[in-house]
Amino acid sequence: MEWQERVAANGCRLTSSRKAIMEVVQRADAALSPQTILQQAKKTHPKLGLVTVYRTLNLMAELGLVRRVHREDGCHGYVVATPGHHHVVVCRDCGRAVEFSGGDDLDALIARVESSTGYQVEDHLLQLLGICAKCRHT
Amino acid sequence: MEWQERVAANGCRLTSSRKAIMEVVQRADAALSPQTILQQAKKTHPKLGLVTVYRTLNLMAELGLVRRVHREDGCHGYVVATPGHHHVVVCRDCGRAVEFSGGDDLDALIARVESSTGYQVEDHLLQLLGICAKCRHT
DNA sequence: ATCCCTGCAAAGACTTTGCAACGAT
DNA sequence: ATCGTTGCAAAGTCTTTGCAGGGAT
Repeated sequence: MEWQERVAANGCRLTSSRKAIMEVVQRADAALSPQTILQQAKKTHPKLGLVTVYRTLNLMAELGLVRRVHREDGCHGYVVATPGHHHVVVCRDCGRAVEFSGGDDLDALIARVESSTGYQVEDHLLQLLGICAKCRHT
Repeated sequence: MEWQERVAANGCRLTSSRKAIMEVVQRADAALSPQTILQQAKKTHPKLGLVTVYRTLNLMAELGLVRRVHREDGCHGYVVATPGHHHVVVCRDCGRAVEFSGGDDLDALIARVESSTGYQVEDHLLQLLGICAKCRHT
């Protein structure tokens, strides 16, 4: 109920396509591919095209409402962004994703790398892959 | 002088194409794209094709001799793999890459995520982006 | 001589762009 | 009515596959 304000605040319009896409992304707890999002969103908005899914996801990613994650199969996955949490652990079985924060451990690691390599670290790409609790008990 | 043994040990052949490609990857301290590797390797092996570059890099990645890294421009970069070091920090200016080990910090972070999310973490994708010492002083 | 490897061309997967019609404001 | 947005088709990247000839062992 708040992403709509962010979109409007940027001079962008609230269209039914965008609503359908965001509903799917928000309902899912997994990192969905554009293709999957299209299929699900078509149920409520049959005329939707893949192109609009890409354009909407790019827009939402720019606004920080959605996070792009890397998937093993080469395409990207998208999950809603929780403020303050910037990394995800993705289940390789069912695709379910949970966000977590880097915390002190990551800060310490980055500080160590900076002093040992001489690099000034500006950004990081951290993503964990594993099996979620549900899939492990099957 | 040792990757050749690993290749041979796997029943693969030591061809001049592969030598040319590995020479380029080893000489470079940056994460090169397949296209760049092709251009450089063509200097010593003009008949080389992009397809062979991809096939060789995939082979070397499977053998653990080369590491695939993510680049901001969407394509993959390749660097020689240093045993025991599984992550890289890449300079967004010149592409120079340095490997580092996750160490205790990463272990601690993973343990924390496992206990807070219930996931069993099997693999991780960690890559830092920054500016290297040389580029910073320009 | 065997069998892997190479190179070309073609195909495939993911993503972006051009353009006219459409729809939110 | 304006101007962002959509959908289709086409194009653009990056990467893989098919196949016949070539090369390493």
